[in-house]
Amino acid sequence: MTELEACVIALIARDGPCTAYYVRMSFEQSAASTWRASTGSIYPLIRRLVARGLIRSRQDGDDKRGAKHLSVTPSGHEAVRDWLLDTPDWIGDASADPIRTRVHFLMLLGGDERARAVKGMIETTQRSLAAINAKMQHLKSAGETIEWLVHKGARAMLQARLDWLDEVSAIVRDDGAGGLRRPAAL
Amino acid sequence: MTELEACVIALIARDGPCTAYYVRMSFEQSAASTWRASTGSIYPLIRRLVARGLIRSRQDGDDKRGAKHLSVTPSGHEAVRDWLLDTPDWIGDASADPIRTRVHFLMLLGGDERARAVKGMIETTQRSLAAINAKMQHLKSAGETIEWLVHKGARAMLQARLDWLDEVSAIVRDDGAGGLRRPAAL
DNA sequence: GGCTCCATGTAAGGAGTTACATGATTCA
DNA sequence: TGAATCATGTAACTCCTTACATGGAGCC
Repeated sequence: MTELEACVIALIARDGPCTAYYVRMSFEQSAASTWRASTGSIYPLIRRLVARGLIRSRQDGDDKRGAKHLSVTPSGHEAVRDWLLDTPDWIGDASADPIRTRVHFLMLLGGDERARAVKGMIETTQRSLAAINAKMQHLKSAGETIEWLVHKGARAMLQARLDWLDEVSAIVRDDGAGGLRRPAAL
Repeated sequence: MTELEACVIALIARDGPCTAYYVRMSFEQSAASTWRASTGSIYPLIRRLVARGLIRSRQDGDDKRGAKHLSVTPSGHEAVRDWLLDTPDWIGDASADPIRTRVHFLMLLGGDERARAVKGMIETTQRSLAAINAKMQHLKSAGETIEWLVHKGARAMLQARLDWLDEVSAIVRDDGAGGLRRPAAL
């Protein structure tokens, strides 16, 4: 089971019976999730989950739009439970970070451009931080404790990156005019 | 251009001329990169980059294994420069974190299991942290300043997650025996 | 009547994964 | 001589993305 599949079942279990449209919108609105959950991925995914007996799809007779209400089967509930309780090593690893990736190669730039690049990274991180702060304020006043907590986690990691970027800035500045260094390994 | 493509060109620019095998191994050894860079992805990718004129592939006549040495063309260098200097908003966003994803749904578990799940998350994060610390020690003594710095960034974010998980632990414990709560949105 | 939202889907294409397949070199 | 490492590649499969396509419901 992929992360996205597990996440969809869990969402239906939590907010349950709901439409595929609701699932899609939930992912789109969450600052804490990466998935766009585009129509082209969500509908086939739900079909897969129904085929595997993890969720059920009930057509509402009253709704002429053809809305299908999704709910979780007993096997689905068990799958969610397993997903939450199983903590394989890889989920503990540091997540992929496009900014961290770029820092590997900062030395390919000359001194001025290098400083500009780091400045851009700091600014875009600050913008994300501001956005998440606004969202948290909204979640707090709405009493969405868990969502607020999740966003707090995202914020903590952004803040850690921002602090680290300060150090990056200092270190790559000290390195002088920008010679091309070649470490032995990535 | 995808992140992986840009990253491969940048790696060849930094460490280059080198073989596709070297590129693959570099990704595999780096705790800071997510990509497995499997053979099935790296060789087609390099063919693409050659076709686009971003890298060059020179067969070494002496090597009977057919090793091809890759180097970056002027357009390739420019592409790397653009990639490093352009900082679109999305790179500043909080990265996908499978642990943060799971926290959204902790309330689906009963009190005991919930505590067990959080404990697992904390332990797997601690293991990652220990591994990255060992790696940093090695990088420091090898004088790999930049690699060390990158790993320090990864460590800072892991530490932030660990601190946050303590708070998660306290909050979900206080919530009692495990009623299923239904927030309005993910 | 027209705009926005709710709601479902398909089709083409891109990119990555796993597994398979091959062969040279190096070193114990 | 056998195992590990260097080195390249293909094939089948899975999944996600973008773009397209359709239609009802509610509101001004």
